[in-house]
Formats: sequence, structure tokens, C-alpha cells
Amino acid sequence: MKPIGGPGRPAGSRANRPRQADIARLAGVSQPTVSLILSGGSAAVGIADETRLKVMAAAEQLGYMPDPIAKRLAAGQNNLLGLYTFTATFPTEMSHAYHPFLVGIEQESAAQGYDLLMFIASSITGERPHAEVLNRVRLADGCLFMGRHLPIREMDRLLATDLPVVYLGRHDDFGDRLPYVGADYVTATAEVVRHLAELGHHRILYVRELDDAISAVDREAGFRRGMAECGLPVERSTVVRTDGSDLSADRLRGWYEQGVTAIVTEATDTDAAHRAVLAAASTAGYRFPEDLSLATLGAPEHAVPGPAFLSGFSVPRREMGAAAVRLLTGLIAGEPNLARHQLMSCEPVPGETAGAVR
Amino acid sequence: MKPIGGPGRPAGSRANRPRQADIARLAGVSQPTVSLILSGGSAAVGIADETRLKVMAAAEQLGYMPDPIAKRLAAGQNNLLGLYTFTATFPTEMSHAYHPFLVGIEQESAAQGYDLLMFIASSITGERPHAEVLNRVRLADGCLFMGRHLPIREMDRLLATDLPVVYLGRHDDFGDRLPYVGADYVTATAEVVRHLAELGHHRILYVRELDDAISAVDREAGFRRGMAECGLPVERSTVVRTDGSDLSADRLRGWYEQGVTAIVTEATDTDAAHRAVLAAASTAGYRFPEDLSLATLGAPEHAVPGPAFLSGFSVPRREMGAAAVRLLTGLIAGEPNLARHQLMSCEPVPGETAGAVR
DNA sequence: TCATAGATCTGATGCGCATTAGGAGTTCGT
DNA sequence: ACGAACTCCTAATGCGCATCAGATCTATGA
Repeated sequence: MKPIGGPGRPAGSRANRPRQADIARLAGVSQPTVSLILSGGSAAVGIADETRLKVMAAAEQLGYMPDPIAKRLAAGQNNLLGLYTFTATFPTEMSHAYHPFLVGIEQESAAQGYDLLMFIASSITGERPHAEVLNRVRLADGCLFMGRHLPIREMDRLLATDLPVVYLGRHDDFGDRLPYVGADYVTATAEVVRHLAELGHHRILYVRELDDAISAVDREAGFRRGMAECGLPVERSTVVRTDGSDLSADRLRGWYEQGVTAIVTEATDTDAAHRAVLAAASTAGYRFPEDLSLATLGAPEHAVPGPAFLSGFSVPRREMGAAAVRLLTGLIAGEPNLARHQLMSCEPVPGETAGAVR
Repeated sequence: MKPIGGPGRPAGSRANRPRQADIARLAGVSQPTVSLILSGGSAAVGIADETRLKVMAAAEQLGYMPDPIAKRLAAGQNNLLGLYTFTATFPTEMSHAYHPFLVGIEQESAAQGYDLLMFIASSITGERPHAEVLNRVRLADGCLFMGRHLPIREMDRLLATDLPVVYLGRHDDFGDRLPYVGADYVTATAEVVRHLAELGHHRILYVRELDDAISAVDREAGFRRGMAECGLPVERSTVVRTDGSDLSADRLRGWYEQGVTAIVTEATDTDAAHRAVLAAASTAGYRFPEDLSLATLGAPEHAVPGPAFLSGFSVPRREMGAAAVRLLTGLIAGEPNLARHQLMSCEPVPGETAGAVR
């Protein structure tokens, strides 16, 4: 943080770059005049053509480039969209999980004329992961948040400011204060269950992960709703929680022998539950859908070791990313009547791992 | 750019956020004192503990968050790394091509404590794609550039400033002025040719794309060197240029009947040549490596329609991205003795599309 | 002919923070 | 007991630009 150059000339990128003041001197006008002329045609009404040309020429001659930082400080906007992901570590594989969102975010940001500011440095600095870093978020005009678990306290603080924010995922704890774009897991999951029931499955197991992320809660709710609508009972043993470690082939075999014909799992950023089921089935020698039907809630868009075409539903990640950006830019622009909470529906995927009951 | 709030309080993110001045007032000290105390322990030597605590408490009470923009303006640094991709349009598929680089860039940036600023808005605003946007680049402390074709004039201008810059790819036109991290295509390609020759191939065709990107030039050079080293002749018909449209199955069949046993293509961001060869072979009914051997220079890391394991070599994209970030942060920090031009070697990939001559 | 209304431009100021010179008070040395 | 050396803090200033309230001059109208 110590300047390298002389005093009054901080280090970094602007050692001998021309400023508006230089142009002004060269053109024989004042700095504000230069500012008016260079900051676009609309504001430059009331400037003589002669002056304008003089200034433009001087600017051209000096190779002037406006300093975006100063611009932002003075004008309070810089066409930057922040992107913050709540992820403790930075596993390479996981970055794939967010990639589809990114594609949508990138495209829409570009379309709206915003650049993207990815806050990633935080993911490394272990201690106080978010508390401190959330400040940096203000570098942007608004910020998009992703990740299964969002830090309540810091978020609450951030929401107290007036920085436009959008969360990618459903989250109602903050009521209307936190705008979001989520996926309608409840409906989609119920639909999946209904589909399985139509295929003749009556003993359906739901294998979910340990954590209580909103998406997980929603999916379980959808599962229960779907079961209820089909008149199927949900007992205590119908919903299995696992982090993968306790899901042995023997356990799976036990279920099978008790008459379970279909398993529903969820796709997450780690895919722990889903992978565990695949692994156990592989060890036990079960195949999908011949021996057992499998439906995965929110099929991973990227290749995952295992069956090529998973049954279940797909999360419209790209569209969600784009919608989130639209919402965010809308908030930044102060548009009225924005739907602050948006749920996008998920497309059912017939796939190849679910079939008629054996 | 018009303020929404009152004058002196530009729109955007800082409507009623506490500033250092507010803390100062609350704690009964001056703003510079607050600055000294909050900007870290080292500079705060010579501050009474009592004062320090008072200020800290006030800051805590107000929920102070420093404004990164102002910080940057005053201090000249903001721990932001720019990332600019020269790409006319923004096709979704193409973003995949750069993804491996991104992974390396992200990881290393995070490790170095930098956030990433992706300049993407440019890719949409058609006219003057780069000229104007390259200014924005100065938002960051330094900038990474990617893309096959870099705009010479704008780059030249940018290099005239002292903004640290690194190009991801070889490019010697600017001499020492443009630091880069590239891949050693020449050596790797020659190695591929040598490998084919060892498999008994003597009639090897090189199918490349139309454009003369540096990487393309290097690969052709490597091809010629490899051929020369193996005592194989390179005639005018040995190197085929195509954008894919004129590569019919008939044409491929013609080569085959003239005794060609192996084809070398290049992987690019569009993979035009490579795809064309695959398509023609598919139509003509040729299989790799049974009928024809195929080596692809710079095998795509992501799934591509066609054979699963392409022979050729793989570009160490992740490592290149990381190396580029290291170089860039080194430049920003003003480290001496940095290797401004780095070529990373590519790993040969035996693959499954090249085999012994039939 | 004199007040009015444009047309053009400039001076002053602020954005939020960092930096530096130096002032006021205190302790120390001889 | 008096200047030197410290300690702790503040006034002043700048970063590069945008904004706004005038100032300075012409045209225009009555």
C-alpha cells in the first residue's frame, strides 16, 4: 500500500498518464470543460464546436484514457457486476458445478454492458472468510451471490446497506430484503416422484445429503408432496441422510431385498449422495434401470462418472444466471415493479436410469 | 451517469454508509487518525492504545466498511487482476475452450490474494470492439489477455502505458515489451510427427485452419521440422488449409487413395479443421486408427463429438493460466529478473486415434 | 437603450481515503 | 531549568473526475 513513485503520484498504473487537466492546458480551456466534452455528447450541449474540436484533438494527441477509478469515485457507478461464491475451499471439480451458471451470467452481463468482477481471493484466506471480504463487494455496482450456504450475519449487514444484491437460489429468511432467482425444486421433485409412481414404483427411497441447504429442504418437501399425491406413505426409513461414507453396498442390498425399486438422490455441488449411490450399486452389481430405477434431482450438466443420461430433472442453470443478472441490473437501474423473488421451473428429464418397475 | 441522490452524494452504493469521517466524529478524533488506525497495524505505530480502541469501537458500532474505490484512488492499488479475451462474439461453446485456462487463473489469483475482473462487455458492443474498452482495463492493477488474435494497434498503445500486462500465448511482435506465457507448439508438434513416423507413417498430411494465428504458424513450423528430422518431404500438397467447408468426404477419400496414412490437425477455439476431418472421415466411412491415423495438436480438454481419446499432445492450460498469473503479479509487485517470456512444454498424448501404419 | 434571455465556459467543491508536514504536549538529559 | 527528543495527533493536500452555481459575453426584445 506504500506508494513507489513520488508523493502525490501513487504507484500503479498512472505514472505519467495524461489527465483531463493536461488536455485542458494543451487546449487552453479548463478541466471541467474537458470533462463535459469527453463524458459524452448529451452532456456536452452548450459547448462551442470549435472548443469541442480543440479538446478532442488535444485528447487524441495525448492519447488520453479516462481513469475508471476516479470516474467511479466521482460518479458513483462503474458498470461492474460482482460475483461472489460462498465456498470454503476452492476445489477444481466444484468450479465445474457453477460453470453453467457462469455461462448465463456472462452472456447476460455482456448483453447489458456490464463487466464481471469475480471475488475469489476470499476463498483462500481462511479466517474470517466472508466478514471482511464482503466489503470488497462494494467495488461493483451490484453483486450476485451463489453457493449453498450463505452467511446470515454478514448478509444481513450487507443488506442493511443499499448495495443491490441478488442471490442465486431460493432463500426466504430475509423476506423481501434479499431478492433471488431460484429453481422450483418442490414442483419438479414432486413431478419426478409422480413419474416414478406411474412407472409402477411404490417403494421409493429418497437419499439426500446431510446438510440442510434450502435446495435440499425443498427437494425433500417436493418428494413428500409427490408421495402424498400418489398415495404413497413416507415413513422414517423412506428418507435417508448420508454424506456417502455410510452407504455401503450391503446397505443398498438390504433396501433392495426389502422391496425398494426406485431411488431418488439429489445433485449438489459435491454430488456426495449421488456418487455414493452409484458406487454402492456398482459394488453390489446392480444396474440402472434393469435392477433398480434411479432419479437424480437436478442432473449435473457436466459429465459425471456413471450413467450418461440420468433420469430426473435438469436445473435451468444458464437461464437462472441470465435472469439473476437481469434482476440485478434492474435493481441497479432502480426499475420499479421488479419481481424480487423468481422461481424458475425445471425441465423433467426422462433419461435412461429410470424404467418400469421390474 | 446521473446522480439519483442529492448533489455531493452520487447514486449507487454509498447512500448512507458510514465513512471514516463519521467514525472520527463519533470517536472524537480526526479522519486521518481513523485512517491510520484502520489501515493496518504497521502504520498505526505511534497511536495511543486508548485512541485506537475508541476508534475501533466506533468503527464496529457504525459497521464501517472501507470503500475500495476511494482506497484505490488514493493508494493506487486494489488487488484486482483484469482478464480480457479477444473474441468477436460470445458463443457459448467457445467459452468452454477457455475454461481450463480460467481454472488455473482463478486458483492462482486466489492464492495470490487477487480478485478477478473479467472484461466481457466488450464482446458484445460490436463497433470499436477493443479500442475503447481497453481503457477500462485500467480498473485493475494488471491485466491478462487471451485470444488468438490480438489487436496490434490498441495493444501497442496499452503497452505504452505502464499497466502491467501478460498475454496468454506466444507473441514476439512487441519484443520484450509484451510479456507472455505460451506453449511450445513447435517442439510438441515435431514430436508428434516423429511419433507418427516411428509408427511407420510416411505420407502424413497436415490439415490446418485458414488463419495465421501464431499458434497455427508455430504448429506448421513444428510439423515441417518434424518431417525434416524424419527425412520426410513436405510438398505443396502436404499442408492443407481449410475452414472446413471445402473438406468433403470425397477429398479425404482422394488422399487416402494417394497413400496418405496419417493426418495431423490442430485444435483451436473453433476446432473447425479438426471437426471437418472427423466429419469427412465419418461420411467416408473411415475409422481411426484402423483405416487412418489421426493426431490432433493440442487436444481439447473437454468432450468433443468424436473419438474419446485423441492422439496428439495436450496443452497445459491450467498450468499456463497459473504461470501467467504469477508473472503478472510479479510484474505488478515490480519484482526484478522476471522471465518475461515463458514457453511451457506440452505433454504428448498417445491416445487411441493413431496407430501403426496399416 | 436597457433589461432579458440565451450561449459558453470556469471556479469551487466533493467523492472517501492516504499521506505528510508539523503542532502541542510530555519526558528526558545535563 | 531549559532545550532536545519523543509521543500522539491533526490540518492540509491530493488522487482524477463530475457536478453545479455562477460569471462573462453576446444576441434579442420592447
